[in-house]
Amino acid sequence: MTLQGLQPNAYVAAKMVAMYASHGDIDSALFVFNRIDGERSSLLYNSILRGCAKNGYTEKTLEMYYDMNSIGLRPDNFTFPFVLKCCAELLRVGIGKCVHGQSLRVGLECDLYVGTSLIDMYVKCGEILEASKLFDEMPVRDVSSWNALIAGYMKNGVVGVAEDLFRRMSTRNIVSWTAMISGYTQNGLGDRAFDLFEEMQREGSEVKPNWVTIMSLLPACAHAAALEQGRRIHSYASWIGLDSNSYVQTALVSMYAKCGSLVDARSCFDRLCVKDKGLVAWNTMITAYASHGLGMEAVWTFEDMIRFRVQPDFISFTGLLSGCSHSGLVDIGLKYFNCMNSVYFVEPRVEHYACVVDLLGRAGRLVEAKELIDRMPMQPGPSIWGALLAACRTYRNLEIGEIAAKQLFVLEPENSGNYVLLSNMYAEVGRWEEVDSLRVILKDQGMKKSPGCSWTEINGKAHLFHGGDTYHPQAKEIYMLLEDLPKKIKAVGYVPDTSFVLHDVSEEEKEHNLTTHSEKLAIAFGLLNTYPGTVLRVTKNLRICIDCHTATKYISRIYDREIIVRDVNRFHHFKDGSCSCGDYW
DNA sequence: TGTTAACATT
Repeated sequence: MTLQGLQPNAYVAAKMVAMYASHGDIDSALFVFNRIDGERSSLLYNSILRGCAKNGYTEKTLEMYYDMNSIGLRPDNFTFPFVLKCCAELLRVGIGKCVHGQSLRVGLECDLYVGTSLIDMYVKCGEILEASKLFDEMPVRDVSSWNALIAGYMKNGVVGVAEDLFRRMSTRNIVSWTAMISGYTQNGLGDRAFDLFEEMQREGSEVKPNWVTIMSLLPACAHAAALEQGRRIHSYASWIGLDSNSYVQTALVSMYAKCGSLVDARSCFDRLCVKDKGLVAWNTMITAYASHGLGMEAVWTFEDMIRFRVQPDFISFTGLLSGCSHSGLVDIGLKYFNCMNSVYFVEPRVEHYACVVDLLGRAGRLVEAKELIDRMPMQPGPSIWGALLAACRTYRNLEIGEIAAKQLFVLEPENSGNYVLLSNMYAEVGRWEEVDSLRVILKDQGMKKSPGCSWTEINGKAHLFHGGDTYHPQAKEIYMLLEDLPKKIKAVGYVPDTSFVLHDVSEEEKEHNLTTHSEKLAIAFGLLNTYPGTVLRVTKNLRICIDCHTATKYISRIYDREIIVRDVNRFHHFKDGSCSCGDYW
């Protein structure tokens, strides 16, 4: 239907605006709205506000709200929730407070919907105290009001108060449970999220988990690298009929990739039908390959995405370029970087420069990397200098390394890792005075290396290890295995690399330090507790150290095991004495 | 003649 020349009467116009707005066709709704002659009712404004607010036209919503006020129309109980939602989305608490004032003037502050929307607005703008005060003063509350406040406390990290509210509420619906579960996940309390999920199912009431509930649990699986747990959630999701939910399937791709199973990630990706394979799904798959060091697969996936006519964004390029850098695909990475703007219309951001610095740095092209930094159109941040410093450490280039380190000391003085790196570099060339002065800085500022820890999941239960700890019930067996290990792997060519140990101790002691690194403890535990041939999956909170990397290659050979280690940056697949990263990470 | 709460990709 063409709208040209149409001069609708008020009633027809209102119908049309409502129809277009409810279908998300805001441009047509606005077109009709703007052509209306004569008076516009609150109803009409409410329809258009609803459409704008629901479809992401947040600024427009506020604009229409001003319009409405300027022509003397009174906003009503339907108006405020739409407007407040937009204030929350834009984090414009100042405007939100004006709207709040307006609602007081028209005597609607006691309205249930307005009150709940106000709570939500304050919560999302970080003013939890204001939200809590409103909640206490509300004459009528419903389950949504409680839910808004609970989510608010969770978002602000006040888990205890959220729990208290949750236990005190008389009726809980699925949103209440999901708010708690996702709150736990967001606050790094994955275990409690799973416990609550189970409790919810035990209650066996009419509360049924939905796709949002599943989406709140999957990041907890991914974070803990809990593959078994993730599979359980996946089959549960299938059971409740979510196989065709593209959001859930995409989140599953990400979860499987982060839990180390690319095969499962890919099969979830392949199950998505063409129309559901949106930007997010493609980005997730590209990033998955990149983090596993499969640079060529990342490139192919990117090319598939282009063939399917999906427009890439800056995340696609972050994935693509980091994939190239993790695999040493220097020329391919540079090719994409150089044409991302001209061919794909994506402006390079600082994270893309960081990838390319990393790309050049890992290939030992340090001078080029430094030149690129000098030519950057934006301020180089810690990610840029950090990539350069790490490359200088690998290629033992003290001259450029000092430049990078000095920048980092200014940009992130609290990050002890930078001092340690530079100190290691000085130590290597015997410049002990500099080593000492850096050590003094570290001590004076009370900085500690964040303690390394690794964990592995056996039969659905996670086992956590810190370097050198003996708390695990099987510690004795683990240490017995590790005691023998150096001999065994030295026989097939292993040479301990102690150059990353900062402490001023004897070589023998350094070697012992190495044998009790957390990742080795976790691997030993895995070897002891799984059948021969089982794939071991270990997650580490820091980067895997070079000696553990070397040792794990030998372990994979002599024990004939595939070992997948997720470190803070990427995945390493060890098999038959070599690693998927090609020693390039 | 319609309104509120929980949500994934770097």
